[in-house]
Amino acid sequence: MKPQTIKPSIPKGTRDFNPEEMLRRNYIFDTIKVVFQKFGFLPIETPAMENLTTLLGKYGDEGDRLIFKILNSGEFFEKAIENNNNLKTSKEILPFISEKALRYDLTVPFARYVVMNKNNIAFPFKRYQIQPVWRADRPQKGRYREFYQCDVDIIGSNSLLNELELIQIIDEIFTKLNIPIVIKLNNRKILTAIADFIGESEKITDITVAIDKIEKIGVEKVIEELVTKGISEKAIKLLKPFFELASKNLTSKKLIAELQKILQNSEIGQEGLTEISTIYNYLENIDCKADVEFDITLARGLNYYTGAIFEVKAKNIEFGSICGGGRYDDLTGIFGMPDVSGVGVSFGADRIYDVLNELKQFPESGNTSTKLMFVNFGEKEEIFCLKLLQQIRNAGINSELYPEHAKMKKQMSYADNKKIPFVALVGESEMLENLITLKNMKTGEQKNVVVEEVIEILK
RNA sequence: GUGGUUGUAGCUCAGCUGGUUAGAGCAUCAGAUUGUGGUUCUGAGGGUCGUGGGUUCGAAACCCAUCAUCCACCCCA
Repeated sequence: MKPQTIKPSIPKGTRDFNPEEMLRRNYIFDTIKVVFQKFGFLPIETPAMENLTTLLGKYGDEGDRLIFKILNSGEFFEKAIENNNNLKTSKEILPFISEKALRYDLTVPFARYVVMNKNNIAFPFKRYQIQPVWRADRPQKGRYREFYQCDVDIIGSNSLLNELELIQIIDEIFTKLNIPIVIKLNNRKILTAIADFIGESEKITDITVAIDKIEKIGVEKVIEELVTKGISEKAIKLLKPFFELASKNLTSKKLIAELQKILQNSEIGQEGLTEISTIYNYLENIDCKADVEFDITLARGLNYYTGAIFEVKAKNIEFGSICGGGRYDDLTGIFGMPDVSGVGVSFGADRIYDVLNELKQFPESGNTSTKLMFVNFGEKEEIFCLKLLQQIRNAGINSELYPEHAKMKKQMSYADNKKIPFVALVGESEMLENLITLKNMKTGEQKNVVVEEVIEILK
């Protein structure tokens, strides 16, 4: 019988990363991590899977659909139909066959973590978390089914200084990564006020989702969409002044002033506007390179946001948002810990990678980590090299010895291929004189030196 | 979940309205060059043409199905 072979493949929307890609990814993660720590955030990790009940209902209907469910183990199917033989739809069967799921984001697991560990946490709690999340979405440009989020959140503090700090973190990270960005800022309270103002409080989600598209599809199409969602004509009429304000390109200050007039009778609206202007007042006292733009069309779909919302877009490039977040006043409430407010943002590492790639903004170096390779001339020589190699490694220089006594050409090609900048040749003559022939692979020049000099040159 | 695109060598692709042995570049390996890579020259290996069925004397090409892919919508990092 023929041994059966399977065509190797990986699931849709997932990727392998080769060493070159990993070095670049780590450059992103390291940059982000360093800034997080600089602002006093501490790392945590949570499991890849959560109880399904922890996740369901937190991301809206669409979100629920996109959660990867994990099948129960054992005879789950028999058990499920034993007691309920009238189960028909997958939605009905779901709770009987699945009770775990892959995490959809890092914020909800974080809320769960906070509640479970509330007695051991000193509030306000500043944590960061860099882990993959999974979404059963159709993959396309900039969209994967498995991708890394880098979350920073501060929970247990209502202060708007936290919002400011997040803006500073965003600014610093993208400055370090050399990506010009614009930070868009809005407040859910303002959106709520607008929905109230036009008399369609119930439809706030539909309204925000539609408004969010204004830049993409234009006012006309947005109105069309609102009509199909059942928003009254009267309401749409009332909504128009807001569209006009949005498309006028006013400065953030002016826009706040205009909205304060229109929404003067809305308590929640005034609250939101005060929050925005407080953040802008803070911003005047710090140095911020990114543009921070107040944009009333910014909505964000996740329905747990209650205050400030953020979104970051790279300039000069058509791409989805590379960072987003906001304030949530009651995410912990559902786990039995009410009235704890948190605010945070999430950096999409994979999208940042794609942006850096398209902008050709990855730093040159860091293609390889090896700085020096010893050519292997044979048994006697490789033993002789071991001591030198250890000495050089102990000096903190990444180095390796070619593990086979292969042809010179092969070994040199290996070094060249791996972009190793220096090669050490230690053969019979070098051994006699206790010298190393150090070759610079870029210039091709080579000289005879002692170990100490090698260390000095490569340091 | 809806609509469209593309599947040919490890990679990027060519292959005319169906015609005999399916090509190129890059990569790989070997040699020119036994202690010198990246340049050059010579040669070699590598393909069930995504899969299954159909039309035909004849299919990589046409038809149907299926799977995969990428893109757009929805939504989002």
